[in-house]
Amino acid sequence: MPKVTEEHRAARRAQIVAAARRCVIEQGFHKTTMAEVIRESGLSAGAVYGYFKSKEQIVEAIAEEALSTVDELFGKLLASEEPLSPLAALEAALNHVVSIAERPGGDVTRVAIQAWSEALRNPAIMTIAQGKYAQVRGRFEDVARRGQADGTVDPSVDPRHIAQALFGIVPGFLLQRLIMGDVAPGTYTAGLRALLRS
Amino acid sequence: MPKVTEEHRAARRAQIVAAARRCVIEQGFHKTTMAEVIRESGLSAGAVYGYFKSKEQIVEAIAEEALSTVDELFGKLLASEEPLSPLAALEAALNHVVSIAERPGGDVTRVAIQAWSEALRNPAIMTIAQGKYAQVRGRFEDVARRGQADGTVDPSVDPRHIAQALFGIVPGFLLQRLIMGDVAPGTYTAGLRALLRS
Amino acid sequence: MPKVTEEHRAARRAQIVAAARRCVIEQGFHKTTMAEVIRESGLSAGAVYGYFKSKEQIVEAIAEEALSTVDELFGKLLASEEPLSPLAALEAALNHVVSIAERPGGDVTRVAIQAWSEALRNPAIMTIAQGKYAQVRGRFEDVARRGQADGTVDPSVDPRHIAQALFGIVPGFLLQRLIMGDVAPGTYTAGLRALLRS
Amino acid sequence: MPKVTEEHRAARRAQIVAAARRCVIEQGFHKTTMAEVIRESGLSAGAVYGYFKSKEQIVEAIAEEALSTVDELFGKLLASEEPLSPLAALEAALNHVVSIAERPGGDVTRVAIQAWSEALRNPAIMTIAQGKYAQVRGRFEDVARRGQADGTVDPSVDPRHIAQALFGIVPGFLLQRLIMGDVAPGTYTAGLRALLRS
DNA sequence: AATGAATGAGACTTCATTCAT
DNA sequence: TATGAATGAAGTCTCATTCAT
Repeated sequence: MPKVTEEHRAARRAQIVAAARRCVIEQGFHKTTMAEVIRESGLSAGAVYGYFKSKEQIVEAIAEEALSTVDELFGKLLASEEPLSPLAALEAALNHVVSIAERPGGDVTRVAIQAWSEALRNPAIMTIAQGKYAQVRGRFEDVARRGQADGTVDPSVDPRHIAQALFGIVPGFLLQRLIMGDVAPGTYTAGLRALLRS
Repeated sequence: MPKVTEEHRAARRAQIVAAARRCVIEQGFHKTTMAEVIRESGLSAGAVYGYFKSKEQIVEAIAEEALSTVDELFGKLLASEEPLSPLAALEAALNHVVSIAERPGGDVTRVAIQAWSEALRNPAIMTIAQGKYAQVRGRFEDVARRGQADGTVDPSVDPRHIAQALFGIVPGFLLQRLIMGDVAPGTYTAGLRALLRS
Repeated sequence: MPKVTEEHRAARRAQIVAAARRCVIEQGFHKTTMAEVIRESGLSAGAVYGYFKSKEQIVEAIAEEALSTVDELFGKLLASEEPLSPLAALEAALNHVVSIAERPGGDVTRVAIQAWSEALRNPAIMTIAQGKYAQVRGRFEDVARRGQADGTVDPSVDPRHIAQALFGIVPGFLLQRLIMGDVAPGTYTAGLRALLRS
Repeated sequence: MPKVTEEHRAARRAQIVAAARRCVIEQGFHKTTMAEVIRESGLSAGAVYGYFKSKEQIVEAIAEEALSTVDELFGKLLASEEPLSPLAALEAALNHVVSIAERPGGDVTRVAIQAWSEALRNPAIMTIAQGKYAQVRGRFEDVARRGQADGTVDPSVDPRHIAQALFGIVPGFLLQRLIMGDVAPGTYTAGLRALLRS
């Protein structure tokens, strides 16, 4: 008995989150009203509040969803057993950004930016962001360590710092993509590589 | 019409902007209420509205202020006539981020993040961001070109792409500084350099 | 969507309009505050704004209501098939003014005066007034034409001008009733008739 | 010494009233702000408040000015010693309405309408209106009496009622002129006369 | 369980008036 | 006496949330 109900609940939640995501992508967390989410979801106010206790919970769900898109990245990357150079991992990450941005359902990277600023005043989102980003950086650290083992990366540098640098390239790409609209993974990494050729 | 007025007006505006900045750093653009800005500024509601037509104008003023901190960077850098390598310019930029973050009056980098997400739905802020970032990237492009002339940077790569990559490293640093709290300019650029050794 | 809703909505609107009318009769459109209308209506602010988008819409509803009292006049008059002389129609109109002024719910003629002055700067109310008054004058024109056919009215005069004159006697009655407080339909028409006896 | 000052004061008051009248004609008493009156008058806030204690006093001055235009009417009429029939007096009154409406400085009849509705809630304006209108009706009463003496007016009717009727024709003309925009003194009185032919 | 009308605290803004200069 | 920046009470309206049906 609970199985059906359980799926039903999950489907309803997804429906609400999808509606809210569409609103947030266009208007941001704060300009999105519950009335809009309710209308967009096709449910009633009471129903929505049956699945989420408050607007804040919906916001957190959306923020988590957006920040969780990084989870998928290394799932794909580490599936192949080939050796993965740091710059290859980075390029994969940038391609991943473009790929999720172009998914149907709306550009989730716009939500990610919102989550960054929201994290500054919402501890729940801050915690989610820290967890997700610690995890991705951990993956990049693995990649860096492998590169150091291979001899392709300077072994004298703390791999955690290499991971910070690698991970830190992604937000700037994402941001320029949304604000300037003129970046692409291939040329971006090319520009980066040009710097390193000394 | 007295002479006082011009300076006085500027001082009052600064007073209001400073009050609003303090509020926005703590609570974000949307959770900051005019009542708080008014109280924090020490003025009356009417006085504040005498200097800014609406809350939105104050928000824009603060966003512009935060986005304009990039202006100071190359002013300093280009003052010295020494050749400036791209990575040196980048390191200067990261140091600049830390320096403005630690200024009295509050960490303006927290406002910059807000400005990013606000730009997505506020055309005025979008325009400011685009203008400022186009300008900084132009400076980084000059640096890249100089490097190419020096032979320290791969001349076959479009300097605009190099500028994108250079500029794009800064937001990730700023973000990690605020969210993870564990990055520093020196180790960050070290991590980056480590990627290049082959 | 329940059946209740439609009637319920109408009843609520009427409740709000009645509350607002009471306020406007005492204080005028502009001195009436939404807080008073809300309190007087017994509803909450949100409820009131659920039925009317703005104070201006409430004002327009009240103005329309007041200007629409003329609608009832000829409904009654023309029901009877007796020939209706212009002066009889006028006397009926004046009696109608007194009758609506004394209705429970407040003297709507006070609202009508407000509507006149409001029409000068509110195009919506101007349009309503023009429509209503054009209609009443049309009725008076019919009466004038009948009189001309009967031979009781000078046939050489444009019936539209006769209608203007007939209709134009009413505002002055209404105004004197409210400002001077010393007019009555019977003596008023007697005074008028005395002029015409030459 | 006081003479110059006295004239100066009067000139200043006139300047303020003229400015306020322009505003009120366009926007009505309540939508006219003191800031607008101040700007339009070319004086400073402090100066304006040196001549009028409050906005309400300015409103009253303008209302009085508008209601006082009736004073001029019988000044002219009674200057000529010719016998003045009631309908001739009326036609003179309607012409007077048109004449003051077309004066430079703005259509004061628009202010008169405002004064009517304002009188309903402002005792000061009510008193002014009652005084002025009692006076005009007194003049019309004189005319009626003369007519009765001449035998041109039915002597069995109370001349006060004749005066009410005569005076009461003017507001409807003024109103139709402003709202419908299609009346003229000549055709209006023609329409009125047509009613009398039996 | 679902509905959606109702709630009411609180947001932003205006504007008549004052008073230090 | 004149100025006009400053005041702050009060106005209109929104919107997250609840609860009777």
